[in-house]
Amino acid sequence: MPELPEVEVVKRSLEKKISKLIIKKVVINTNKLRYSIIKKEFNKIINKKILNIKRRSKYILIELNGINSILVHLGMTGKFLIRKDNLKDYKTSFYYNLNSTVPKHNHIIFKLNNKTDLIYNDVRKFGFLKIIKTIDFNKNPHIKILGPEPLSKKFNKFYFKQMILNKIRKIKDVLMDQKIVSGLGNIYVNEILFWSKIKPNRKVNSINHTEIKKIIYYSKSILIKSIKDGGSSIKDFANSNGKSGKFQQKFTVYGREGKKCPNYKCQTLIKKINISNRASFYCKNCQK
DNA sequence: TTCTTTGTTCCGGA
DNA sequence: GTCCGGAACAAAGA
Repeated sequence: MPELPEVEVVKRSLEKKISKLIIKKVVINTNKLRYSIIKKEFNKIINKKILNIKRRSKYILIELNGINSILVHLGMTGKFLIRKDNLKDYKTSFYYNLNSTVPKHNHIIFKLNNKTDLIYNDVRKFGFLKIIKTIDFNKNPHIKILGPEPLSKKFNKFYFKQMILNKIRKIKDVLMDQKIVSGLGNIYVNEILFWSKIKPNRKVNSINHTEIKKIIYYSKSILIKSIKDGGSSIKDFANSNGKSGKFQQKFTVYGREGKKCPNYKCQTLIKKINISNRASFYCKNCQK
């Protein structure tokens, strides 16, 4: 599922693939994404040129000329595909690929002026696309509540210490709180806490200065590494199979319940617990 | 049929 | 008033 590194990779891919192109037509196959798709809104962006692509947290802004832009959140399973538009007609809600399987869930199709389609595909339909006024981006209700980007200088040990001062919440909840730091999801928080050697259910008032430094350090380094690894999947994106990058194979604890701790000196099995209705994975020997 | 998945919101209790 | 955490919600596949 797309977390910050994947969203950044998608953003960079879109930048390369669709900048300067013009949206000639929008085909709406379903209006039931996370928020209703309003046809009238999408008619406003016809014949508009794609100027550039921005990312804030896990949100993508496709900036157009004129007053409107497209705000996108990929949810759990949202992805963009790019296809030559000569495969099938648009009366069907899907394309047939070369293997004659039937890819489903191509919900919104932007027909571009270079004979390609930009397709928004989303199995779970938890993502959304919204037409917003470009000038209102920072005032948008989704955007204005976001804390600093984890990769920005604002997210540092002084800031984090301040944010957890006099708090008794669990460290995992705090790192997933988008108002405190924006863009860390369940997978990466599990990874960050493994490398920082901190149990996910530790209360933040027990986190010491050294541990804060580790959290900041690993937050940044893991994200940077993942973006780099994900970058190698840009080719996949261009080929439109929509697969995630190979960084997903490198998780140390996430989804590895019952398997051995990645620390080769440790034989402990990875434990799974629930914190705030989210799966948390950790090594009870390595993480204190 | 039930469970899982994520981000967000709502609400009760402390 | 504020904070915390549990529950609910969206959809679909296993």
